Amino acid sequence: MKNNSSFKNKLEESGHSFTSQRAEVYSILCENAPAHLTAEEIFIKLTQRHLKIGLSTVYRTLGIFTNIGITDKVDFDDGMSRYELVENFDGKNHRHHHLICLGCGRVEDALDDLMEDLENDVLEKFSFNIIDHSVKLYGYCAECSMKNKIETGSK
Amino acid sequence: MKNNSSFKNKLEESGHSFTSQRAEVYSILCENAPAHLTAEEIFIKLTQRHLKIGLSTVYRTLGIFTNIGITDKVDFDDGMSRYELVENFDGKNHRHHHLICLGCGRVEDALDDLMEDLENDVLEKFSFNIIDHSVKLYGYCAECSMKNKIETGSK
DNA sequence: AATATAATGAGAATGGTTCTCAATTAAGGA
DNA sequence: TCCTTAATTGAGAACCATTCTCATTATATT
Ligand SMILES: [Mn+2]
Ligand SMILES: [Mn+2]
Ligand SMILES: [Zn+2]
Ligand SMILES: [Zn+2]
Repeated sequence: MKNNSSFKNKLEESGHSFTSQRAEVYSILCENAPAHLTAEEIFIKLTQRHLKIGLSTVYRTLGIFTNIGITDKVDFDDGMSRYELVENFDGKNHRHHHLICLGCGRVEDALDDLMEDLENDVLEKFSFNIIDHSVKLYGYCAECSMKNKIETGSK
Repeated sequence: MKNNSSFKNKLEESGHSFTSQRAEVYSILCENAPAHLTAEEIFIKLTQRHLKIGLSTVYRTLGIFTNIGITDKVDFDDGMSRYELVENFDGKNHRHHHLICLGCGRVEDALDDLMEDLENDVLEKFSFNIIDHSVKLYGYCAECSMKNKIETGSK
């Protein structure tokens, strides 16, 4: 549990009660960070811990967490939404990027933004004011790139 | 119909037959470019044109189009996939970005990539070889930014 | 034209997510 | 602490975009 009292505060500030179910879901997220968990995966981890929380409650809780900025909902094109804790680093208000390997399916977080050029360009050309973004980079991780080279016998 | 023969070629090169249904779906996409259409929207436009094409066929066709690089499948978080023609501009092999307005919901295409800094950084730090990306920029369009200013009375 | 292969379409099935509603629990005041 | 009220929970039903099934039809090849 990273910072349970700020978690509780965020709930209460936004007009939600602090319940054992919400605390348990939060604790699963903390223990598994920086994993990207589905509602079902969280539900299973709770069950393994002999905590009887309904799947609807897991979904509802993750919805609330996402609304009040405790979690981010991410989508890696595999048919289900995934959730991860929002990092509360300094002035960071943009979501981090995701490197999605087309070989092994693994997903890595990339914490450097480096979107300034693009954002300035968009503001100039479209007068579009960017609030946040979702950046997914598809390619091959170091390990899969290596395998590809060996298999194709490229120089 | 932008370039019907290259469309036919792409189908045949990839081992698919050229059928009237596929030609019709392609033609709807061309006529509505650069819109981002759902399978259902395409189906409705076909029906309005008195073309009896099954919804399953529309889905299957869009799946094939996306596999062979005729269309891109995009997701604007509204519960359904959308499809748009791939621009066959010169050496462009990365998908374009999307500006999604949180006010009015409109989506604009941003054709400048400007992802070089980020891609170089990712290659250096992770040895991750980027093949393609998906970039969604959320914010307020010129019109909605204006409205927001007036409503909030900000300087 | 005949044959083999692929495509089509109507409807059923799928599956992640949301909804319903009766039972339970939390919150705040007395 | 007890009471009242409003919020939360959970089991299962409902939802709904998409995929699947399979008999029929169209296309490609000989
Ligand atoms: Mn992440
Ligand atoms: Mn687009
Ligand atoms: Zn990999
Ligand atoms: Zn707008």
